[in-house]
Amino acid sequence: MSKAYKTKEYIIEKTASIFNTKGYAGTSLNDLTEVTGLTKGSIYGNFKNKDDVAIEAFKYNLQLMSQLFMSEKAKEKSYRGKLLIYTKVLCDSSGSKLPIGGCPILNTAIESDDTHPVLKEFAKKALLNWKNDFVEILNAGIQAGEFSSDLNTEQVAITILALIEGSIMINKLTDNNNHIRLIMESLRDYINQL
Amino acid sequence: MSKAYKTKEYIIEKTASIFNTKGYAGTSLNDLTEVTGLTKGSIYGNFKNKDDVAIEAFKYNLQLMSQLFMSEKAKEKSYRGKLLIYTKVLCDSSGSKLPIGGCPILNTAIESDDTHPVLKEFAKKALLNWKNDFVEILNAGIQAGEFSSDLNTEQVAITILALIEGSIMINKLTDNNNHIRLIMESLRDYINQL
Amino acid sequence: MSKAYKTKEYIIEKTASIFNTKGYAGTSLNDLTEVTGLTKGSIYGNFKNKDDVAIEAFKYNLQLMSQLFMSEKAKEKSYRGKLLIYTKVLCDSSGSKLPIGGCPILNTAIESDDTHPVLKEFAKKALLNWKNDFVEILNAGIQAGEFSSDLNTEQVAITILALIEGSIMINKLTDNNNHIRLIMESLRDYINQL
Amino acid sequence: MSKAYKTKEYIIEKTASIFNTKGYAGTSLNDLTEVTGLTKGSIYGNFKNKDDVAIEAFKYNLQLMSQLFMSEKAKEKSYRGKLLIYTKVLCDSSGSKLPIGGCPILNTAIESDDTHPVLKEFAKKALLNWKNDFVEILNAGIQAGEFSSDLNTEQVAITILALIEGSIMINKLTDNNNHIRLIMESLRDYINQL
DNA sequence: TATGAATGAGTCTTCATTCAT
DNA sequence: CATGAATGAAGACTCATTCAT
Repeated sequence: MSKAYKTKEYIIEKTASIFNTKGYAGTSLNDLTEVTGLTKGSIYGNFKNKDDVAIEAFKYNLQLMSQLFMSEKAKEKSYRGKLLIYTKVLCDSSGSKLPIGGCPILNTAIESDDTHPVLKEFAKKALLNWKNDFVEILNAGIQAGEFSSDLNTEQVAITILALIEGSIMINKLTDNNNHIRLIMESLRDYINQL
Repeated sequence: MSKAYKTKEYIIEKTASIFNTKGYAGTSLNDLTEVTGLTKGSIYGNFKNKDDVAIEAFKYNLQLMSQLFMSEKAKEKSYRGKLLIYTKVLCDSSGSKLPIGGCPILNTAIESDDTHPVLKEFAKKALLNWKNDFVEILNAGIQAGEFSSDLNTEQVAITILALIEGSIMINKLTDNNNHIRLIMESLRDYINQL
Repeated sequence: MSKAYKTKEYIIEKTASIFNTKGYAGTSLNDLTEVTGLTKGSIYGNFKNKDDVAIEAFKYNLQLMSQLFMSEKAKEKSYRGKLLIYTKVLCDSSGSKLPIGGCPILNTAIESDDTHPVLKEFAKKALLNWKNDFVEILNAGIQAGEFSSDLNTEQVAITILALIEGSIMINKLTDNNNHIRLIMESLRDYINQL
Repeated sequence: MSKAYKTKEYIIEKTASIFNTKGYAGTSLNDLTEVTGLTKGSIYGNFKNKDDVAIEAFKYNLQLMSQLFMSEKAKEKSYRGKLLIYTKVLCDSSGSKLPIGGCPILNTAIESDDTHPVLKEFAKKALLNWKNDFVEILNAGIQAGEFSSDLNTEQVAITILALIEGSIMINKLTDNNNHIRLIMESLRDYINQL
C-alpha cells in the first residue's frame, strides 16, 4: 500500500462523516483540513477536487452501511431472518450503528438530487442495488418455500425500502426512538406475513 | 394589503421552490434576486436575513402541501377514504402535485438536521402535526366502526408517514414512477386491512 | 416656529450624542432613525444628507459645552476666577457635565482631520474661538491688574487649552477620575501663578 | 523568517498609517488591499479579520513612537534632559517624526472608546505605561537630586502627558506649528521648575 | 507528495440615498 | 412634510482552487 494510497484512505475515512452530516454544499474545504489535520494542498494532491472527495466519501459511507447489514444477514440462515435483521439493527441504540449522519443514500438523494447529478447517480445505483438485494432474498425464499409463491417481489422489496428510509428520516427529525421502534414493529409484522 | 406585504408575499412565492430544491445552504442570495427580479437591498428591506426568507419559504411550501391533502380529504366522507387519498395524490402525474422540490418536511429534515436548528424545529413540528392528523382520523374511524378497535393508532399513523416519506424519497431519486406506484399499492393494502 | 424647524431641532438634539460618541463614520442612518423614531425619508426631508446632520449635531454639541462654561464664568467676577472654573467643571462628577461623548472639538479633531474637511474646519474655528476667549480674559485680567503684565497671552491660552483637552482624552481612556483631578490641580496652580 | 511572517509584517507596515489616519471604522478592506497591492484573500490568509490587522497596526504605530522617544531619551544623561526631549521632538518639523496620522494612543482613545473595547484596552495600557515611564524618570531624578523631593510624581507625570496629547491634538487640528511650539515652551518651563 | 501562500469570484449583509405616493 | 419601499454600491468575510517551492 503506497503512501499516497494510505493518505487517500485516511482522508476518506476522516471526512466521510462530515459530508454525511453537513451535506455536500454545507461542507467546506476548511472542514476537510480541520478534521484531517492536513493542508489544502495535500487534499488537492490526492483528489482532483471537492467533488472527488465527496464521491469517495459517499462510497465509503455506503460500504460502511452495507457491511453492517451484510454481516448481520450472514448470521441468519432463513431468508425471512435475513429480512428481519433490519428491524433489529435500525432500532439498536437508536440506529447509531449506521454511519454518522445517517443513511448516505437518503442524505444524498435529498440534498443532491437537483444540484449534483454525479452524486445523485451514485445514490440511485446504490438504492437499486439494495432493492435488488431484497428481490433476490425474496426469490430465494420463495424457492425455499419460506414465502408464498405469488409475491410481487419488486413491490415487497421497494415497500420494505420505503419503510426503512422513511423510518430513518423520522428518527433523524424527531430524536425520538419510539417512532422508529413502532415502524420497525410494523415492518416485522409485514415481513412475517409474507 | 400594503405594498410591503405584497412584496414579501411575492418574494416568498417566487423563492419557495428554490429553497425546496437547492436547500438552504445551496441557495444563494443571487438565486433569490434572480428569481424575483429584485435587488438584494429590497430583499433585506422585507426580511431580516436569509434565514428569515428560508423559514417563510418553508412555511409556504408546507402550506401548499397541506392544502393539497386537505382539499382531497374533504372530498372523502369515510375515514378510510380520507387515508386512502394519499395513495392517489402521490401517484398522480408522478407526485407533481407536491410543491416543486418535493416534500418540504423531508427536504428540511435531511438538510437542516445538523446545520440549521431553527428550520429543523419547524420541520419537526410539521411532521408531528401530520402524524397527529392521522391519529385523529384513525380514532374517529374507530368510533365510527370503520376500523378495528384494537389498533395502535400511534403505530399505524407513523407507519403510514414512513411509507409516504420513503416513497417520495425513492421517487425523487429514481425518477421512476413505477416505484412509488408499487409502494402506494402496498399502502392501500395496509389501510384497507386496518 | 414652523413644524419643519421643530422637527429639525428635534433630530439635532436626539442625534447629537450619537455622533459625539460613535463618530461620523461610525454613525449610520439607521442609528439616526432609531434614536429619533423617524423614518429615513423624514431625515432627508429636513437635511440634505448625513453630512448636514453631522454638522448641525456638532454645532449643537459645541453650543452645549459653550453654554456650560459661559454660565459658570458669568458667576465669577474676577478674571482669574473665570479661568479657574474649568478646573472645577471638568472634575465635577467626572466631567459628566460635558455633552455625552465628551468634548466635540476633541472628537472631531481626531476623527475627521483626515477624512472630513468640512467638519474639521468647524472644529478648528471652534478651537480658535475658545483660545481667543482665553486671550481676551487674560488681557482683561492684565488691564485689571490681576495678572502680570508680561504674560504671553497666546501661550498661556493655548497651554490651558492643551491641558484641558489632554485631560479629557485621558479621562475618557482610563475611566479613572483621579487622573483628571490631578491634571486640574496642576492647571489651578498654573493659573494661580500667572 | 517565513514568507508568511514577512507578508504579515509587510501588511502591518503598509496599513499602519491608514488606520492611524482614517481610524478603524473609516478604514475599509479595500483601503488595505489598495495600499498593499494584495488581495482580500491574502489579507485574510494572514490575519483573522479586520480587527486583527487593526490591533497589529496599532502596536506597530505605538512601537514606532516609543522607539522615537526612547532613542532620544537614551542620548540624554540627566533625568531632566530625558523629560525635555519631548519638547524638542514634538516641535521638530511640525511633529512629523510621529507616526503618520499622529499619536496612536490619542487617535485610538477618541475613536474607539465607545465602539471598539479591545483597541481601547490596548490604548489604555499604552497610556498607563507611558505615565509610569514618566513616574520612574521622576523618581530616579529625585534620588539623583535633580528634582525637589516633595514632588507628587503621579501628578507631574499625568500633567506632562496631558500637555503632550493636548498639543498633538491642537497641532493636528490647526495645522499651525506655532501652537505646539508655544505649548512645548510651557512644558519646558514646567519641567525646568520641578 | 506535501506545503503554505495567494487568488478572485463568491458569500451574506449594511450603507447612504432617492422617489413615488 | 412624511412615508416606506427600493436601489446599487460598498461593507467584511469565505469559498474552492492553483502553484511555486
